[in-house]
Amino acid sequence: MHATPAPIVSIEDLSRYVGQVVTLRGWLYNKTGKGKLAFLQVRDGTGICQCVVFRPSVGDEMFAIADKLPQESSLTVTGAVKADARAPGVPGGYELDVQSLQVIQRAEDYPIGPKEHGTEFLMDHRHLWIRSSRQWAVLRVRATVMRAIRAWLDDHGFIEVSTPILTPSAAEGTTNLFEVDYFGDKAYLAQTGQLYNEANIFAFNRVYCFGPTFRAEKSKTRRHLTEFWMVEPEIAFCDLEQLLEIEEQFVSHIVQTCLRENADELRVLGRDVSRLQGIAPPFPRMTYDDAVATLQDIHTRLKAGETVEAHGGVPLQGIEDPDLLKIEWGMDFGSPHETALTQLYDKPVFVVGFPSAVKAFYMEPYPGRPEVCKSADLLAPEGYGEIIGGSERISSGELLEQRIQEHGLPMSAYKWYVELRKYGSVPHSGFGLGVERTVAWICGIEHVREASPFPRLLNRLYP
RNA sequence: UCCUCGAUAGCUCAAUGGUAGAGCAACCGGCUGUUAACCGGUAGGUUACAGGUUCGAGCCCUGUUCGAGGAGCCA
Repeated sequence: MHATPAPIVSIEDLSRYVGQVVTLRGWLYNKTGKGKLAFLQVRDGTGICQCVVFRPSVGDEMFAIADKLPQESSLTVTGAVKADARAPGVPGGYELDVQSLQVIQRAEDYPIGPKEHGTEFLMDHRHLWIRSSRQWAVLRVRATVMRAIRAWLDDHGFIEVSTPILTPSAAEGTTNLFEVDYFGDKAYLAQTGQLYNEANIFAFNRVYCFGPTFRAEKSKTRRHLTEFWMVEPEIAFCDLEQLLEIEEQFVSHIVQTCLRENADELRVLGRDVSRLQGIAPPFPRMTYDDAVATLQDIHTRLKAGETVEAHGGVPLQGIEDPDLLKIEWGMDFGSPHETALTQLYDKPVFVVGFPSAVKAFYMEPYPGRPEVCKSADLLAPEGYGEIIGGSERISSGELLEQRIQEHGLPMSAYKWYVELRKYGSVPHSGFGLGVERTVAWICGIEHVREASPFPRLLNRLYP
């Protein structure tokens, strides 16, 4: 009679198999040992489990194999699941009392050790770095964010309608677009799906597009990628006030879903989840006018050598040079301005009503105050910057044509877009949320490059 | 494009202008509860590249390349 083979299980499910003999398939993440004991940390993609190899239990030969196995070797390991508070791992608390193990491939000279490494080295080895527990955790959170985005929109009457990535020349400056050859013509990688979204709402009402967007900007900061993912909902019969309510519900749902489903990942990242638990509607709203006045006040006080208190009474952080906060009405915010403003609140903050001159041509002006438009940026807390840009769109065909002319844009390229206002125009609004910045904020990581599996940056196209 | 900083062992970093070193990783040995284990040992170098100053340069000077952080840019 043959013994029943041990079931192959995932590390995330180990708690259901305490006392049973199971098989894990995975890779050796790290190991340590003490004489006749070898502690193998095995990861299988769903978690990390400590597998304890005891020489008298497995015999000298198998023990020697386990004891000499290099990091990232692939293996299957069979043993009894034991609950033990000492067991490290993700989720941890359970370990395997090894009865046998089989090496699938010995990995020689794995370059990423359990020590510190520099950014360039890690980015050159991004294809391997994603195996490390912190990167693994971030990308698991990213997957949750993307799932939460779709789930909330799908549950609130939106349908996903894809917009093109290859687009004709449309905007005035093509310097920030990636140009591609399109059978002898020039085409550009999309930096937004919004204009197409506006066509789609007249067919489907609430829509969203969700995919990669491309910006050929020579930005070298912790907040910029040249390829990033953006979700852009667009809503018919919706004004700016209604839009902000949708945005705060949407963002809160994303954050709360991550807290609920990624507690282990956020623990691996050492994230202070108390900074996220209170993320719920309503978010504070601040007009652009007030924001400028606030920034001018902060600038004056910092120049006078005063300490400016941020939320929670702690001093304002990260302002190297107070003069970077200089601003006058009419100027767009730079990142130092956003950094200062967001520290005043413990939630994301809306800045509403930017000058029309610094925003896109299609934003609806305020009645009686045409120099200001119905636009709102949502700035994430803790200095993570703008995660949403949104606005109510111009619904009048005449005004839209006027704006296109004022911006020196080619009317022919926008013929179809203006035509949308001819056949049943309605008030409508929409916004775009950047996935990587949102993930970086939720995870509490320094740089958006870690929020993308294979990030593309100014000087980074490999691997 | 601009500003600041950096490049030394596979990795992370030290080294008054005077013999290039440590920790980790690798390899050998020891240990029955390790958590980035610990202890002992071995091996590991065109100091990014090119030129210059000097009796002598990892160190000082000039240029180049690459990288990091920030600014600008980011309808």
